Amino acid sequence: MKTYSDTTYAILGILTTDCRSGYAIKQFIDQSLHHFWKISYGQIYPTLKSLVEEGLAEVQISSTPGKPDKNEYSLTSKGKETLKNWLEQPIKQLPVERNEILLKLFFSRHQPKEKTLLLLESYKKDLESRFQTYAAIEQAITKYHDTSADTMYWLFTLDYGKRITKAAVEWCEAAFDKLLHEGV
Amino acid sequence: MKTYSDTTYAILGILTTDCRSGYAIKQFIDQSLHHFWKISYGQIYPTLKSLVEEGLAEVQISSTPGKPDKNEYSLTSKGKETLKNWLEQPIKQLPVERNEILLKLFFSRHQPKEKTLLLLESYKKDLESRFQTYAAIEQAITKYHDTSADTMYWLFTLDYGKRITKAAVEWCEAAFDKLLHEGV
DNA sequence: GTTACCATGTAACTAGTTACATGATTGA
DNA sequence: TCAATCATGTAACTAGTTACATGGTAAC
Repeated sequence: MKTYSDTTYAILGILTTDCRSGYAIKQFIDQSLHHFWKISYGQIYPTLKSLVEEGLAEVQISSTPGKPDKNEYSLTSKGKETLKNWLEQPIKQLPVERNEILLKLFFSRHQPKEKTLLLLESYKKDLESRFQTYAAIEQAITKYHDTSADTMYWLFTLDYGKRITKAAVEWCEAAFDKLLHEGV
Repeated sequence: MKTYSDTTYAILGILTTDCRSGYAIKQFIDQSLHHFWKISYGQIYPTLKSLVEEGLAEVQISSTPGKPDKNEYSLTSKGKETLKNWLEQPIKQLPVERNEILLKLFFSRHQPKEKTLLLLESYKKDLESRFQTYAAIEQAITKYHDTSADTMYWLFTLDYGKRITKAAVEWCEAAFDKLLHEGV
């Protein structure tokens, strides 16, 4: 079976919701996948076009009077098949996430400790504010949505974000202390 | 001050060690930065060329009899300055790491729970083997290197990897349980 | 003579962002 | 009339990988 980029599968997945236009897809991503996936218009529109060429989706122009025309996409059975097939495959390999803070830290012997401490502190602040964002979204979901199956999967992704962020904060603190006390 | 890509700074950083050729840089990355940074030859050689053009490094051809010639690069004072300046800047913004497993999970209501459970299990296995790798490297370092300042920074990056991986494993377990018990 | 390692490099390709261009509708 | 929102799209650019091409040396 032919394989596509993960972004293609993401769009395939979104087309199972009632987001059917490029514009709506972008909104969906910005609202719901924002913490682990981003796509720009510059990629969405060309991808939608290629989905049609590949026979994974069909397009239909919908004109609502008083609103701009839009291209509404919907999955073909081949598209649904492709999505399901991708869902059950284990991931190709654990990604090596490029990490800017680790890269800086790795070479930080070339700068005074105080500067490295400031770097860590600033990073920690960013992480903490990210954690708060996740917690707030989680709150909002559990409050306003019922605990349906759909919601559960959504919450999984937020829980992941929270756990990873928390671990990173703890690492920051540990590294900070070590730097302070080591070799003074 | 002009800015460069993180990969450029990575190479700048490596040139402060005694890795001076493209080949040696690749080896260094594969051995020491491997868990949070990867670069291919296809990027190293062009980057080295541009470092020289930008006045950040100088190149010198070294011929050792009985060995192939190599291009040895060394940082100029401008190069050192650029590296130090980058080191002290806080990171631009927390990266949104694209996460394939979360993407799949987000759309997993479209497949039977058993398949999602298998997916999580396979992911967890990968994470656990990664954790072991980190722990082994950590062991090797603390055993054979003294606890000099250089080593400390290296250990920070490994500690980060271990903490994040551990948190991810725990998330896997929690999600697995939730999936099993929720709405049976 | 063949395998492993040392060493450099490019061309084609994939993925993705940013900036730009266009234009309609709605509401203040 | 002006800003916000809805809506689609492309061109230029950046970053990066993969596959290929080349060739020397060392050890078995």
